[in-house]
Amino acid sequence: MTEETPSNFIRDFIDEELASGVRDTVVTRFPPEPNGYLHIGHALAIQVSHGIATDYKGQFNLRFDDTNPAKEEDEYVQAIKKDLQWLGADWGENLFFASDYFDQLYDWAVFLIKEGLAYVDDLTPEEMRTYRGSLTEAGKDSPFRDRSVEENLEIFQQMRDGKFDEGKRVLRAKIDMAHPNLNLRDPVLYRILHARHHRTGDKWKIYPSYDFTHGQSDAIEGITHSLCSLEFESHRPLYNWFLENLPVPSKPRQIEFARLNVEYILTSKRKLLQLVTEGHVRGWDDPRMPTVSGFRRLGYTASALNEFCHRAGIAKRERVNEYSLLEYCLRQDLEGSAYRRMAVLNPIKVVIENFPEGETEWFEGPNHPGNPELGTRKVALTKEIFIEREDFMEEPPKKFFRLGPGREVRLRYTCYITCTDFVKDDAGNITEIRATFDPESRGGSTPDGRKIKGTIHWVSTTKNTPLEVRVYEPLFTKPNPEDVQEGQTFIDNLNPNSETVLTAYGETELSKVKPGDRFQFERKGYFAVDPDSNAKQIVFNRSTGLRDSWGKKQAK
RNA sequence: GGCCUCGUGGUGUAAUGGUAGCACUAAGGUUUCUGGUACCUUUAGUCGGGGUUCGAAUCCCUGCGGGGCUACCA
Repeated sequence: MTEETPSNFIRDFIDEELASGVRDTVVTRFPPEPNGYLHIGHALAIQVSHGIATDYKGQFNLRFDDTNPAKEEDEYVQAIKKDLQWLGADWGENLFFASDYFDQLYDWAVFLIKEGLAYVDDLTPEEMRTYRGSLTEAGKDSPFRDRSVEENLEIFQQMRDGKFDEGKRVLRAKIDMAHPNLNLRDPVLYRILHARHHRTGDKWKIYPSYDFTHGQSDAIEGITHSLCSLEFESHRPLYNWFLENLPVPSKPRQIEFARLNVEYILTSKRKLLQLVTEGHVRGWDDPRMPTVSGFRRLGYTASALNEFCHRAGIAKRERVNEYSLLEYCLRQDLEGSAYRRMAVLNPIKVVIENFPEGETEWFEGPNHPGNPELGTRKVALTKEIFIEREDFMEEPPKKFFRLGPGREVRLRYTCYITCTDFVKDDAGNITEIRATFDPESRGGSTPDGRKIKGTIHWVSTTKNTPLEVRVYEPLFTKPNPEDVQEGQTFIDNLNPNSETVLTAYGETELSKVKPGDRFQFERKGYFAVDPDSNAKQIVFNRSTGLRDSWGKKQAK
């Protein structure tokens, strides 16, 4: 589906470098911090970096940016690897951790100290903030800025040895406290952290900052193009400063592009974590979560997600994609392959008066209307069946092609029935519909060739598979979940109806499914079997509805 | 008040000084044992103002608008 690759500014840049001989290979990387699950924005970043490496016959590395032990866990490492594999981004042998480079990074910090380009600062975080100045005012030098190389070396060694409490001292680069780019106002290189690291354990008492780690890690791995999001644009001068002032083995180039935003979707790891810890969702892989694992559980295919990223493309400006594109990509992918099944989600009983009591007649329906090679399955018709409540109206309007008093419809794959009567309870709710079927119409058509406008799906009340169906709507009520009034947070925009659990009935064939299986429930949408399913209860998630031009017309 | 960066139909994205194209969405139609799919049609765009040029979405100036930057997070 992703046949042609449109040009973009990153590929153009690479083409130029390759053409001019500045480089002759392409090596990219995806550098997640293992502090949460991957979301759809990461899926784009992965596709861009992995796709470029593949197209230029280069190399793609997976590198965990694990420089902050306070937030990182192995659970996340495992989940991230699984998601990358599922998305089809193969890193082969090239799995790395920034923590693999801690020794090298430390040596380079010492190198900078010896060059007079780094110093230990005793300022408190609050003092540092004050000294840094503001967006419009220059900062001023720390009183510790001119420590001797020997003193710096000695204290830095003591920091490493764990002689100080957390937060007492930092190592800073000596650049320019008046620089208009605040990132160059003597950024922090190392801070004291007495946390246990998920890989290096208690070996280190000091940890390098992102800025001091990223570019050098890229250089160590021979990354040629370090692709990242726009927010790092103002870090690029610092990224380059380290590459210029350190004896690094290669000179990677950082290129930024805009992150992927989608209506009704939040992609802040911090906020996603909050949704999980506060119990607003079933977990990181809740079908409503914008995580890769959430989409997977909802029933999205990797190719649908990749196609979405491909169509969203990349740009240098912030943009918000419409949710409908996401749904389109899924339907597009599933339409040709998903087996068709019938399930009634909101049942009402129909009694077929002239159908023999206690008997079952089996009819055959194709698994896919456009592809006979996918075979057929049998569906059971009995005297009593369920149809959707919304497929019957007591007083139907003109263009209503479904069931109503005296009206005739086709039961999918089976026969025609005509409504003869209906029963109401004391409250006025319709509880039962009565109908007769035309024996001549078996197989779905009659000798007289009369046209039937409406075909509805149905399920036997006795020969069926009970289902729990979870119908999902967007997690938030607003296209921009962060659009809140004073004093509110994104939590206030949570959609109270984002999950509706239904007791439904599916055709008998659905008794054999396993988690991950996907089907189209005819006229209702695409559904996937949830991992919560067990021998007693089959659970389906609605991945997306079908396009519904009738429903849309009704809404007007 | 500073620095960086970006403005193309409703949305997303192409056009690299030479016919503003594609997709999604929306509206309408044809086909149909899914009000689905498929197919067809329509609406709709270069942020404003100057300039350079035979010719500007593209280059220059200026205005306006959006985003980012003031963590011992990444």
